[in-house]
Amino acid sequence: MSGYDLAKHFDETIGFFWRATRSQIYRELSKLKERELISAEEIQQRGKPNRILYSITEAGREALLVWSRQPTAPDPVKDNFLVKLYGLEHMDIETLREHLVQRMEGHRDRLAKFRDIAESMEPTTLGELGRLRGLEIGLRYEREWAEWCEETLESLSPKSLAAMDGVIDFKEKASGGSAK
Amino acid sequence: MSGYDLAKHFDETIGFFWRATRSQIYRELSKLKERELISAEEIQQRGKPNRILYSITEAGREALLVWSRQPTAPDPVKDNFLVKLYGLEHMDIETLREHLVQRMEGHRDRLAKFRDIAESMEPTTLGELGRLRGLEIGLRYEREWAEWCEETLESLSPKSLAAMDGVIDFKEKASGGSAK
DNA sequence: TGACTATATGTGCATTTACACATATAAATT
DNA sequence: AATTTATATGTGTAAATGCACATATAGTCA
Repeated sequence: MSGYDLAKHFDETIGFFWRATRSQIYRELSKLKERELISAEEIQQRGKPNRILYSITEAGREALLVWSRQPTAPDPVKDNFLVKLYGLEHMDIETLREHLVQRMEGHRDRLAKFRDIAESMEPTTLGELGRLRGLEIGLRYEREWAEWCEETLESLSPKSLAAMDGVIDFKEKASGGSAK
Repeated sequence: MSGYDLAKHFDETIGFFWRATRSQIYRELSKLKERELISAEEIQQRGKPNRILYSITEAGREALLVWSRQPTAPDPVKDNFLVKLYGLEHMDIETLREHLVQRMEGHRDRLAKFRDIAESMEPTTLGELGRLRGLEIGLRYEREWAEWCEETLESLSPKSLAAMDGVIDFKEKASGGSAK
């Protein structure tokens, strides 16, 4: 593929678990070329810059295999939203509830999308099997987040919070009202 | 807290969803101080460098509240392991199975740990409620990954793979044996 | 007609983050 | 007695990553 094609491919498929911008992809391709893990073929075009088609080399294939034998630590989760929860007493609860609703909807949308794709898959090769397994963890991820958002919204509902000690809801805080 | 304390705190508690090294924390503290979102107090010590105790300022508290009103996009997942699955036909399946077992064990350990902590919590304040909700998503995350590893191991078992078209298992590949 | 989108490459710059190193001492462990 | 761990601060440097910009043309849509 060309760098341009790769960028599109990232957005459409593996974007669920790996992102890359165009600038990054072009730079990576240069580096891989230099290390001779990929080869390049320039294709003449008019009106636009020439396409540069990259292919994996024998050395590249070998490097892939070697890499696959290296253990991979799970990337640490990094989530702003959880940081907000950690300091919940200093946050604007009202707004957080709105964000939770939006997030829940996003997760539900992606969940539905993943379910559709997964159901249409009938793997017959190793590659297809792997991609289905990848989709499956994405599906689980979205499902759990969506459910968690729902539960958390319930926990942060005015009704639930009313039962909690020393809680001053946002509206009272902002208006300077006399809260117990 | 001091930078040193913060680093320990990160490792012990919020490390589940946010990591930071010491060098990073010290640099961030300098920046926050410059923006007057935190204040510093130096405490004399002998034998070791003086401790620098940081406290949040009124401006810092305000900044937190403003930040909590900003929407936060879920950080994109980035996982080497899923990349390996995506290109499963080019990987060393044998090794991948071993890694899956190790990963499954890691997730199960953390799941048990999170369950213990969650069960001992009885939130009575907003802050505690938020931290319990954070733990809850961590718990779901570990549970799903552990289950997924188990399922995936089953999918990649020699028995399952035998039913698949055009699959040459690693041992045959490495020994150059005549596999159809 | 004018603006936007798609095609296709890339550079420049800033931020985030990690790893290694520098410094100094006391206590705990082997 | 020697080594490691804990305490406590930081710098230097590199890699990964994202955003904005530069360049050039053809087609699409309002």
